[in-house]
Amino acid sequence: METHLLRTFVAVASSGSFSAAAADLDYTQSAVSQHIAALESSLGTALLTRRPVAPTPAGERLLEHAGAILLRIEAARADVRRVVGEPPGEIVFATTPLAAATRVARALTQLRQTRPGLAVTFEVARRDEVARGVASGAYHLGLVDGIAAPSDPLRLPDVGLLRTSAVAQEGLAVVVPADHPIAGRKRLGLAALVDARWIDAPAVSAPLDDLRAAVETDSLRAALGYAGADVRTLLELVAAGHGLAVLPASVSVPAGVAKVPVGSPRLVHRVELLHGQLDSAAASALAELLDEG
Amino acid sequence: METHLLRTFVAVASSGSFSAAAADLDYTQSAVSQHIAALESSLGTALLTRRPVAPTPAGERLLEHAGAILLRIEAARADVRRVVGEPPGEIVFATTPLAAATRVARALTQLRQTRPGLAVTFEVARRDEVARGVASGAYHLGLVDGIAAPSDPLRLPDVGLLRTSAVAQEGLAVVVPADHPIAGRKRLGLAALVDARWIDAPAVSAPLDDLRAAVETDSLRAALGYAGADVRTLLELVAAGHGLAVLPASVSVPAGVAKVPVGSPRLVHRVELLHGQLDSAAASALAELLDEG
DNA sequence: CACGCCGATCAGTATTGCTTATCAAGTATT
DNA sequence: AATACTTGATAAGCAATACTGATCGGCGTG
Repeated sequence: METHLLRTFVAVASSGSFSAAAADLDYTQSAVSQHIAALESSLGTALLTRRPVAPTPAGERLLEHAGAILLRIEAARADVRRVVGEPPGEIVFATTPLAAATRVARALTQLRQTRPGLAVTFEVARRDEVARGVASGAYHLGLVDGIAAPSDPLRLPDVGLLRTSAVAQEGLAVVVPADHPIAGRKRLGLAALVDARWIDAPAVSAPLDDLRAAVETDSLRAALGYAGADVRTLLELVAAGHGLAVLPASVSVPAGVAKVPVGSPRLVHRVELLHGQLDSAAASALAELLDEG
Repeated sequence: METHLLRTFVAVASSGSFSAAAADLDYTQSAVSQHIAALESSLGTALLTRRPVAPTPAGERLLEHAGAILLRIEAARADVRRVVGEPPGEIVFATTPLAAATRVARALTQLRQTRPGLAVTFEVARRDEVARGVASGAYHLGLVDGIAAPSDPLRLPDVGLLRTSAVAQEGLAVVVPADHPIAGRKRLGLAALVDARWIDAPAVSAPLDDLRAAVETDSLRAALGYAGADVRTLLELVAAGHGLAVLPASVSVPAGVAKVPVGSPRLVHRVELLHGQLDSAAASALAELLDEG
């Protein structure tokens, strides 16, 4: 299974068309057709149906692996480049929405004082995008947040050989409308809320799936999905009674919303710093500042 | 980076010789030389020193990725085969030493009753070998044991897309010579034993590294390493005063050795069942039996 | 010191991989 | 319903490549 075959396979599968994939990859349609034929004969099975073009069951399985393999190859390239290449003149890093905020701001002002000339840019992206970007060398550093047991690492998409270090950790809180029966409680167990209506906001809060795994029940029902990344919006949805959400305990909530710390299960909201090999003194410096901040 | 280049790169790096790698892979020495040259020019850096042949720093980095990439490709092949191929007439599974024992025996007798004709073989191997074997399709099922926090999965070598399920879980105990000061204690914290002498027996007990991570200290010193897989031998080493070891709480200990349950940190010894796509009814049946047992 | 072993390099050949051209089948248009 | 267009498969030809075999130079070893 040569990598260029895999590459065209994912291109075809994701575009749903041989010709489109050919255009993407700067091949002729004929070449793409031959690539797929080669893959299929090498594996001894059909991977795609034609008209319409869609993965067969075997193709689905391969697809799951193919992306990861290609990503890992990118990561390897990037890793080697880091050992060899010139240290970059600019630092680019990425964070998930909840990981950024004050910590980043503080680190950046410190960095500005110690290294006034340095160019820094940062982007906000989803968790897996941050991990992928750092692995492939697109970002020098990444900051991701998520929910896990106190002494365990976050579960990141399998991306290979990233170094991580915990940067901050705090408890969780359930946010509820101010007039909700549990609004005044000092502390509560998530298990008591399995029958509540939840807002699934994976970009901002904990993905509901993570919570389900932690509570060991299947019964957390999402009443509403929110794909955005803005905490204020989420809190307004909560205030309006669309459902409950879990956030880090330190979020400040507006009037109309109450915050109740989660006592059990023992879970924390953790921010982790991601990097490959650190390539430049500047990147290490920033990493250190983020680590302390 | 084509996969055959990576393949010869790891072959050369692991054999320390271009010619030997060529013989391994059924190439001429010339071809191997050209492969390495191609890789190096594609990455723009030397990957190996010659005479002696050894990885450069960049080569080391690549090597770490290359093995994982090739393994993942094998895993992809195996996964596709499972969707397509004939269900196997024989089941082969692997377990780590501590995962096997009674659970396996019980499941096998049950299986014998329900499916008398079925051929089953199993092997005992190290944790990473089991994981690799299951991923690459060499084994249909795997049983691995290890130490983790109560609700968290074992940390397995990155092998891609294996399904796991917890099969059994129990507390830990420190085994000490019967005349050791703590021998009578009902329960103890590992932190109290950071200065003790330990036996590092990764095949049988928890690898010392895992414990260090859990206790969050660097100070667990190994007085002796034991690479074998036999629990009895390990217990005799303990009895003879060569050091302490951590084992699952249920191990039965001979005279001369005392067993003290570990109270903190909260850790468990867990056995997990590993499989890819289950390919045959027989394999699923065995998986189910192991899962219950 | 000389021999042997190892890796690099060169030239030749066989294979592979890509393109162009053509075809068959399905889809959209009128 | 008939026609034109789009899409993927296939065949033939050509160019790039990947491998082999032979040779050379250098380093370590007896």
